[in-house]
Amino acid sequence: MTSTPPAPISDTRDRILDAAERLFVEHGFDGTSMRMITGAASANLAAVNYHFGGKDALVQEVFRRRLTALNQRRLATLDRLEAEAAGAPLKPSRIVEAFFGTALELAADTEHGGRTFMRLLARTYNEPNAFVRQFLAEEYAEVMDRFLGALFRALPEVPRTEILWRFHFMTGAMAFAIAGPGGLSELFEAAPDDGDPARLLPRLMSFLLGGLRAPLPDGGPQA
Amino acid sequence: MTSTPPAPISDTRDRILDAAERLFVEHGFDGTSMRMITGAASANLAAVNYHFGGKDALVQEVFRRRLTALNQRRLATLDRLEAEAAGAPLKPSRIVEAFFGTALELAADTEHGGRTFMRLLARTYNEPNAFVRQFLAEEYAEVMDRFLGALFRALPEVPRTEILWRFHFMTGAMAFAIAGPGGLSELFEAAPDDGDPARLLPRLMSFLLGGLRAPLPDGGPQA
DNA sequence: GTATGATTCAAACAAACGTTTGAAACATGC
DNA sequence: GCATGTTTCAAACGTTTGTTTGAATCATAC
Repeated sequence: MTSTPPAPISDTRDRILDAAERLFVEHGFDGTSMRMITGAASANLAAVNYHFGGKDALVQEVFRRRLTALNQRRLATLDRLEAEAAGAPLKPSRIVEAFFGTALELAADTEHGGRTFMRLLARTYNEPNAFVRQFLAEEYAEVMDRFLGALFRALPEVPRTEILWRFHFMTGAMAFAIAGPGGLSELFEAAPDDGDPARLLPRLMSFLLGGLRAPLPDGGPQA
Repeated sequence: MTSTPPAPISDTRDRILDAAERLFVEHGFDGTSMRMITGAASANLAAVNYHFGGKDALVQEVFRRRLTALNQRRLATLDRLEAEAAGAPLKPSRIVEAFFGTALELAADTEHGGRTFMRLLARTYNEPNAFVRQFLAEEYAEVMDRFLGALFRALPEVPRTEILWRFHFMTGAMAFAIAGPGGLSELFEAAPDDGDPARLLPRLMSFLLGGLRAPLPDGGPQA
């Protein structure tokens, strides 16, 4: 690990991934052609098929290279919290922060494309494309289990169904906030510090926790 | 309701709209071809161009025919609330209910395609497609002005920027909840009453209000 | 019945799509 | 020098895309 670049064998691969990431945010998967990607990456049209095997595989790799790291960071944070708690149940706010805060940190990184990727990821949550959803589901499975389990233990008096729903709501709020400027936020008159993802974290966090702690709805027509 | 068909002048138009609506939810705009649409609608391929002028115009019409009605219902509800209040500021919960409750009502209608449409609309909030966003922005402009203005008056002590953000968050939570099953919710182990939009309303509403009422975040690095 | 306008239809259009091909260019080890 | 394996390249592949065309069919009114 002393000298990093013994093997910049071919950066074509990375140029393609970066270009694809950016174009996918702008035009969607189906709206982005291989010619657009290879053109923006200054690569030959056949390069995508050579390096990745095809368009679908490229899409997966665009997610995999960043999503795996993000989810590992989330799990590591949760591990640390649980170790510190030494068996005691965690504070819900800590769990929420570990999950959503980590994502927002990545979204705040404008230097290395983290922001671009998180916008793509947020939009993809609602992507109809079947194989993308399948891939995301697998990629998220372990993280979901861990964090939901932690929330269940942290809020033993709250029905699990309600926790599931509220986690769902929280995810939506975050996704929408991150997809943010460029999304439907054009509807809202631009806030003064609109594009600043740093200020987003405390704002989103207090909203999420407020929602999570809200009184449970009436059972309605009790089943 | 004795005899339904006094004027089926041409139902091809409506069959196309219904088919397009359903297919757009399933495959997205770019992922849905005219041949898929006309095929599902049992219409000729040229019918879309004849009745609407083109694919883009069809997309707009799919939204227009239902979105206009939805937003008028929202405005009417707000009008009624403000008339009843007779000048006094409205309760924030009422405003939120008027906006999001109306949407959820439509999403609960599985008979006339309201649910399908709301899933489409929710997904489209994050649609990259430029002209669709432009169209939505225009369609929402008045409603946004009215509801945000009402919230500003209802919460005069809260900075408008915060209200804007929280409205943003609320919209995301709702959109995600409605796009719901079939979205990334595959990640969550299915809740017992997952697909039931009727129970969604109280759940979402208490979450939204909890988030709206949450204590404001610290000013952070005060600007 | 016949004329008029609206709607449907099969067929074709050029353009763009993802993918494949086989040769050229490159690097690396001997 | 040659040999080997990797990467790039221009060109073409067969499909599918949205749209257009001109004739056929339908409905309605006179």
